[in-house]
Amino acid sequence: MEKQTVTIYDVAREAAVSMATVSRVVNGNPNVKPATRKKVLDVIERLDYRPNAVARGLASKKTTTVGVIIPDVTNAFFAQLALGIDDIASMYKYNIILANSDENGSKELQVVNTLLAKQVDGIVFMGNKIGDDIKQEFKRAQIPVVVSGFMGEEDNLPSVSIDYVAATKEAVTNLLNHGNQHVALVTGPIDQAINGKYRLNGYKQALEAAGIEFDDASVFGTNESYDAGYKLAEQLQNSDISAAFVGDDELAAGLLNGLTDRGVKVPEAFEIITSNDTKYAEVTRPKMSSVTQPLYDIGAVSMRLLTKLMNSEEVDERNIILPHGFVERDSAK
Amino acid sequence: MEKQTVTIYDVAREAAVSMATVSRVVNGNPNVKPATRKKVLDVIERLDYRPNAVARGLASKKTTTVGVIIPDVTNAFFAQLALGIDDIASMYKYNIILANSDENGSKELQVVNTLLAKQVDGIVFMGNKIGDDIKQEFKRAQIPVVVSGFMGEEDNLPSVSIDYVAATKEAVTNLLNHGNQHVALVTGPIDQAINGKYRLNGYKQALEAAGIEFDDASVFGTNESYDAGYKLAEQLQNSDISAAFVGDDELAAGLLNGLTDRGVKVPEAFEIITSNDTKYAEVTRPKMSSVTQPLYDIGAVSMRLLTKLMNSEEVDERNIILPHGFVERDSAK
DNA sequence: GTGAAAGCGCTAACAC
DNA sequence: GTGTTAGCGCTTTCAC
Repeated sequence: MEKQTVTIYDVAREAAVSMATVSRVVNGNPNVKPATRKKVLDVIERLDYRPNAVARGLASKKTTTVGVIIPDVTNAFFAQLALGIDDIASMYKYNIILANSDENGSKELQVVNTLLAKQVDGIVFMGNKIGDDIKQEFKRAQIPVVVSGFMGEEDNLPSVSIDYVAATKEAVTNLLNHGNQHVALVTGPIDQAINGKYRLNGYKQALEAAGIEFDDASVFGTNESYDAGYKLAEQLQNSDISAAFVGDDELAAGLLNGLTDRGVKVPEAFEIITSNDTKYAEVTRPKMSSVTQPLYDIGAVSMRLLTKLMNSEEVDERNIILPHGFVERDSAK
Repeated sequence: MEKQTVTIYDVAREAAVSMATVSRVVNGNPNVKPATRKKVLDVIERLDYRPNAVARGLASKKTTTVGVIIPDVTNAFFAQLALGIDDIASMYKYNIILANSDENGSKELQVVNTLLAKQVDGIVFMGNKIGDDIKQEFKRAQIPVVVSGFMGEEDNLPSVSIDYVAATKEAVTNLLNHGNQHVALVTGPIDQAINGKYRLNGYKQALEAAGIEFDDASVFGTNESYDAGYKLAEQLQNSDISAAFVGDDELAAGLLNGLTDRGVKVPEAFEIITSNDTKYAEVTRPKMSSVTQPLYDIGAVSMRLLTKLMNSEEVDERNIILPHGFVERDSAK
């Protein structure tokens, strides 16, 4: 049994028209007489013809495929972004090549390269510290890239995110207002801009506004996992810190449970505010107060922005900040 | 500034060899004299030539891309599978086109079609009830498909999963042994084979072995969400049911919290065993006892199986069952 | 409104 | 070992 692919040529022959005409009807080009169109459509139906997207991609230099570089699919934060991206992508008839980067520079570079080799029409990038080598590739490839879920850097790739500085400042101020003299900033790796730059900035601004001196020892860069949070509990228990703003929900859940298991009452003896309002914030007991981010929307807007860029449309704002909010629950007073 | 793509032809000219030779060195074909190879490699380096995967795909009829159809990226169960799939895929130099299906038949069909149009070399399918229309497409396309995370059906597509019948039977037996006379089966939609067929079967087998009559009213098919579980709590509280085996961790977390919030003590007054041992099982208080599944491995093995199939290698077992286990935590006695 | 023909960038016989 | 030459299946000028 041979795989007998029906090509555009077969359709043309059967319909007694040229390939060009078939191509026109397949692509919805209006310059076809209705009668001809119908004739072609009938043959397509009869032969069950399906256009080959690869051939089309080669001829047109457009693949209607975009690359999505994600640090970790299993992280609820990124998964939520990915959902928004995917929805809008399919709305605009794009497919997504999903590539896990492990937030690892060399893997990222490799992934970018294979994405470019596959001739994607654009890329949605999740992650900070976009290496120079990667920027180089982006430039060379001349395709649009939008950074999703992270604030744009000075080099100014288009981006969509919330204002992490402001969000952090508000949350920390909140904690400070509850009378906590020592508030920790607990995040993922501090060498990532979102942590070491934006969140740290917001944190410092809050302290300054409250007239409290910044102490390096109150900043904890972790590997952003449940276990890291759980382990951190001991360290915090044995310090004068009585509250923490945490950059990731799993991390916060770990910290919360670690504290609770060690007999530290939350929020009475220790307050926690987390960042992403994913399901984890509702599952823990007490439920966690959290900054809220329109995660799905960030993904969706990122993809929408990318479609405009791919289409060479005007965009008035390349660095989009979506509004954040706050839900008060039971992990803070 | 024009995007000046360097082609294999440019390399050939500069290196004073034929395209064929360039193609050979690019593809690691041994039939090239080392000196020639070096010469070509130098030119490739100098020109910074990058093969165009689309053109290659058209010429070779292989895209080194596989489609992955996933019901919901934001579900920890599927995300974990996806991680295993992606890791093995990149190990074997395949890229992944990730497509969300929402576990919705018509979306699935559409997604399968665009995947096939893109000439993927194979497909990993997550989901039950593979519609006849979809099976039709798979057959027609003549590409390998493996079902991941769900047990193969009689129609017998290759698959990788645990034995859901046995796992369910064990968990329910466990609950029965604790003296519960009325044990509920709480799952996602019952019209999905994994629920209505395998889990239900295991459930019935456990009841039968214990000499307890099956009661339809103890089976709850839900939409498999945290909220669905939370809402179900009321219903269960007002019944004679005192334990539940739950098919999804978020669902179980919802049920657990719903019960707790209504003053029902777990596990004293109500026992819960969940299914996937994702982070949710550890985050809740009490922590949840759970069937354990090697999720990452299921994904990884699925992809590995697919590579063999795509490579027309012999496979001795098309329906692979991976071992499951059980972790005892605090939601069951 | 439609067709002819030249590619798109590469692989894969086949010949030498 | 290396080169020649057809394609792969489609889009896209450019004529008519």
